[in-house]
Amino acid sequence: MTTSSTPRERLLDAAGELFYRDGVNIGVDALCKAAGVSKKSMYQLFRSKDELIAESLASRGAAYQALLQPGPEDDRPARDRILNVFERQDAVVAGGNYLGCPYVATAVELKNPEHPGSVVARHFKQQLTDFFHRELVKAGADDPSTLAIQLTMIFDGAAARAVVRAQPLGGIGAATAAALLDAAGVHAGELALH
Amino acid sequence: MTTSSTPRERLLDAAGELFYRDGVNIGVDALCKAAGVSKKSMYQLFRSKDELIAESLASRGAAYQALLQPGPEDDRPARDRILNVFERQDAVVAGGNYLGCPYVATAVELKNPEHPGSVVARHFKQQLTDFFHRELVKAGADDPSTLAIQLTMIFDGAAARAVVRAQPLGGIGAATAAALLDAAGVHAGELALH
DNA sequence: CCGACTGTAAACCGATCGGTTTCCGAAATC
DNA sequence: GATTTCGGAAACCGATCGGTTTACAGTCGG
Repeated sequence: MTTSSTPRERLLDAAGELFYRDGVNIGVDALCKAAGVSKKSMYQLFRSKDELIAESLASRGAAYQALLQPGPEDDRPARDRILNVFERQDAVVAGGNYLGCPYVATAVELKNPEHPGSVVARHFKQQLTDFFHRELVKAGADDPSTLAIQLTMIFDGAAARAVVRAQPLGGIGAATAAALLDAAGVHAGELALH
Repeated sequence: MTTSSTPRERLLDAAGELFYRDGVNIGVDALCKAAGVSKKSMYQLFRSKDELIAESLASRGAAYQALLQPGPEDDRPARDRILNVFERQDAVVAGGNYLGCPYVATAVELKNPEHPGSVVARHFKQQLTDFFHRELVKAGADDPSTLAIQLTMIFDGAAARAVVRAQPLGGIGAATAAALLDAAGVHAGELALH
């Protein structure tokens, strides 16, 4: 099915997709079959299934970030850049087959916060919070640290809602984020106060 | 281990605990062993493991509700009753061994929104939103429907954060809910405008 | 042409999966 | 006291689990 170049890439691709679609309990056999890689190769490329879980999560970090966060070429105001994350999330959910934020879903399934996959999830969730924080600082927010955490919570809350309801979000995430930003004084049309 | 009266109750208790602690992929053998019930009995009390998942979730609904939502004997203002949910969540997380909202976690693990367990999860998540909605109507909020959904999202976002970070929440949920309520005009010390 | 290396296919390991079945002791019914 | 019902213990089913091993095909540099 997957036909990238190296066995390692094929494995990481298949793992990223199947661990998300079927959960981390999917078998190594099915995984290797989907990747077109023998189990022997898998186990000399990765120490264990647990390590593959973590590495596949990490390998998707950049793509997932690019999917949700506006790049530096987007020169809209910080507030718009923040709200854009929720609009993108909305679009991903509306695109169908949404099964939650891969990082949160994996952490929830693994149960063990010390599992290498949980560590990676924690790291990449922090990156979203960091993005919010940078933008909030640009916007001159009073308490960017708290606000960044709150925005991340709204993001994950929206993701949870999408999973539980199995329906599009209808802009509720962006609306909630906007309300919170308004309450914090990060208003529309407001430029950073340099 | 569990020593309630009937095999059915023992099964539902053990299932509620083990499905939460270890995930829905825990084996039926381990489940029955923990409940002190034979598999034969289990399979004549429940059609399948999937049905047991759903029924165990549903059987814990009332207790979970009582754990998080203030009862009718609590005559504080609606705003306080709403914020109290987040304070209780905070306490549950701080109590340790928190693995997320059982309904969201189960829905995330099941992947399939038509699974009987997912249907139950959807139903009980709606009950929390309904609680918020009732209180918001009492408080005279302008748009109780939207606000109730937003509060539920904050709740689930806080739960996700607790799982991913594996740390206490430190009041961030209640603070976010309070900010949102303030922004919506549901202020502290404000009584319902009858 | 040879050996070293890479990678797949597949057998194999003990354990466990969801689910069914058999057996048998304890208790309740008549 | 005989019988029926309940329910636990455990064997059993084919399938799959994570992980290891053997065997073999292709592809290099020498």
